[in-house]
Amino acid sequence: MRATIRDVAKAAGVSAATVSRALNRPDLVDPETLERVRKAMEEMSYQPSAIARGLSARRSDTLGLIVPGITDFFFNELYKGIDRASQQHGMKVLLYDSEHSRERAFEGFSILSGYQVSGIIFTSKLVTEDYDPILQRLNVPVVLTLTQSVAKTPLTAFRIDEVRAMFDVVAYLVSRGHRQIAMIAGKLWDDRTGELRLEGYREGLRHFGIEYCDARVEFGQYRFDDGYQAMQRLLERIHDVPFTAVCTASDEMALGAIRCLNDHGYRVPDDISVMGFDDLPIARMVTPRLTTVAQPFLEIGEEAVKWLIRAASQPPSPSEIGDYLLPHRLVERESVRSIC
Amino acid sequence: MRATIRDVAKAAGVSAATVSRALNRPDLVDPETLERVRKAMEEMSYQPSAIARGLSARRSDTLGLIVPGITDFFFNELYKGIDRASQQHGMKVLLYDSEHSRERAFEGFSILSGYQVSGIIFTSKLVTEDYDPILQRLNVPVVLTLTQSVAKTPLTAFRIDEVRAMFDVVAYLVSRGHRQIAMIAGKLWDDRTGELRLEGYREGLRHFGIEYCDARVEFGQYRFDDGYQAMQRLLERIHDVPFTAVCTASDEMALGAIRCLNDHGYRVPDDISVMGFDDLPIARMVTPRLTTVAQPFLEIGEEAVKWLIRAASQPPSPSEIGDYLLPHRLVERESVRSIC
DNA sequence: GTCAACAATGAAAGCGTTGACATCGCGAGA
DNA sequence: TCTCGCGATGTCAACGCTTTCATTGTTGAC
Repeated sequence: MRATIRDVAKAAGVSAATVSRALNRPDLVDPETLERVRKAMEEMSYQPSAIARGLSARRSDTLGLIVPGITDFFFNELYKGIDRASQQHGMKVLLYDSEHSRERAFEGFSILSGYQVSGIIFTSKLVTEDYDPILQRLNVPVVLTLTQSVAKTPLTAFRIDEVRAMFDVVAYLVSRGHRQIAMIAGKLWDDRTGELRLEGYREGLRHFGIEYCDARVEFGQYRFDDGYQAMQRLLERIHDVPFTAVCTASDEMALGAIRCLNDHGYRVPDDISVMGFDDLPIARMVTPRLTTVAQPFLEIGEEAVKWLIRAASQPPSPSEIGDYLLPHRLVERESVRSIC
Repeated sequence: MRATIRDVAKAAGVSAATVSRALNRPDLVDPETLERVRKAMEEMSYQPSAIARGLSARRSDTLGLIVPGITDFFFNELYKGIDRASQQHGMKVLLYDSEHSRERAFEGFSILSGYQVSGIIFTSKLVTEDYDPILQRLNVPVVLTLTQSVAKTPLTAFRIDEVRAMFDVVAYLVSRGHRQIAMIAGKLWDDRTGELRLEGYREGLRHFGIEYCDARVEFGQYRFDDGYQAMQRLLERIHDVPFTAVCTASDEMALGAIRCLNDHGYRVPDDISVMGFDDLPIARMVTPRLTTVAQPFLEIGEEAVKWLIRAASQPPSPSEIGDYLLPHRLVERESVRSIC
């Protein structure tokens, strides 16, 4: 059986409380005693029970992370930021995959709170009013990443300015001589991001005096196959509504689109330019390397954790709750060509 | 404040013990009482504290997962299998990223055991004798995935037959008319996989009467850039030691190799064929689609969890501990060409 | 009619920590 | 010399659950 705090206490000739203090508030214990306790812990290879600590202190040094799907390509990047920041604060991360289901997401909140997490990071799915009841009775801080909330409960979110980002994409494309720009937008029933990016696209067109045309827009659910199929639909009417460039709502869809283009004998970027969105690691590994907009996943993850930790120590004032927009960056690579 | 088991008990007019039983052994409580308790739980939106339960019952319905790096591309696939199986058994997963550091891996074991996990899945890194002390004093079952152990402590592992897999690659290449086959092998200080795959390569050559040649082998640490650089070195001496095909130890390196080939004016597969290893999701997204060997990540994850859960309920007999080899599969796509 | 067996429940003792409070010396100020 | 203050430590009651053991009624066999 594992050594408990009392075993250590006995071995060091002190009380359990002192051992506990040696662990958590070493400044409160006599250096000499501290040394003895430390040695005892060492010898018995004592490992405090995080569970017991969690119960007693009503905190678990654990953060909960709810993601819609582990296999979403952006997950790794976001997680890296979260993990890094958590570690710096001595916290662990409990992962919960909602599998793109709203019910499972709800469940995620209660399960995680059952684990006494100090905070919950919710990712990617739009938070709507039906989350309110759960959110309301939750007694841990929640922060959103890569998404936002339209629920009543005030929630803070870390994300990029989606509209602006897509506007920038259009601006970039225009600067490279493109005027006929198609879009493969994102659409998911519980996702707002797609609409926002589409809005940015429309704003971009408008700004440069290009007429918007429904036939140049197709939708997909962010994955490779969606990109492929959307491009196929676009291609079917390319003679009626021609385009020289396509911007997409995700790198993965961009890959699908490129694949489709290749399959139909088009070269990227020679015949048609393609832009990604996200700047996942793969973006630089494929041929042609993807020109895309980089989301600051790492920073978003880190900021989310920091906010949560701050919120756990002192409840944030209403003014601190809200949307924090982090800067995106357009990464120029090879999938877009200049046409003059 | 959250409702506790006692609150529910009071509301339902029973004792806490009965509520606990209603939760864990419903067969032991009168159907009528059960109903009352259930309603009370519902009304108070009671969520049992996993922490308290863990402390009391000395189990936490949590599995620990130690991975060398979140951003390793195979992680998502493996995790999917683990998560799926865990969920079926009502378990959560606590993730620990050892960041490719042996010390952090050690730490991972004790931290996770501090969380009273019911089992630990250790991934990808070779387990050597220096793990023995930690392993020995750990009181939870451990299972290895995508790696194996050379430590004294008997450990079970789920993986593929690496040697055989690479042998199959060579056999496939030979069947497509290739005789001059280079290899970009994997090398990491705490990894055995690389050697095993190299061995399979050599065995394959031998079997088909092809002379092995050191100059046709380069090493990399499995990532994209490693593949790129290794290929560059191979290319430097291609006139002395020509090759028509390259097999690699990871899809990511294959991608890097292809990129390098492209950058030097070679076409894949027209000029040179490239084989990947792993069959990650990206393998089918790139152009050319990667011919590769598929590791059964999902199954490996699932089997590992099942084994752990079995081990937690009853200690496995020595005969059940050992290496379980799951079948790999060669996936034919477009990166290898037949030469006649 | 008696008693054993059994199903349904309650009482209470932990599980391994923490944290509020009490205690004990000891040196300093009066 | 007495007391106050303070640093160092101990005591003990939680924390929210599970689990053992004891206590009820009931039921059925003799």
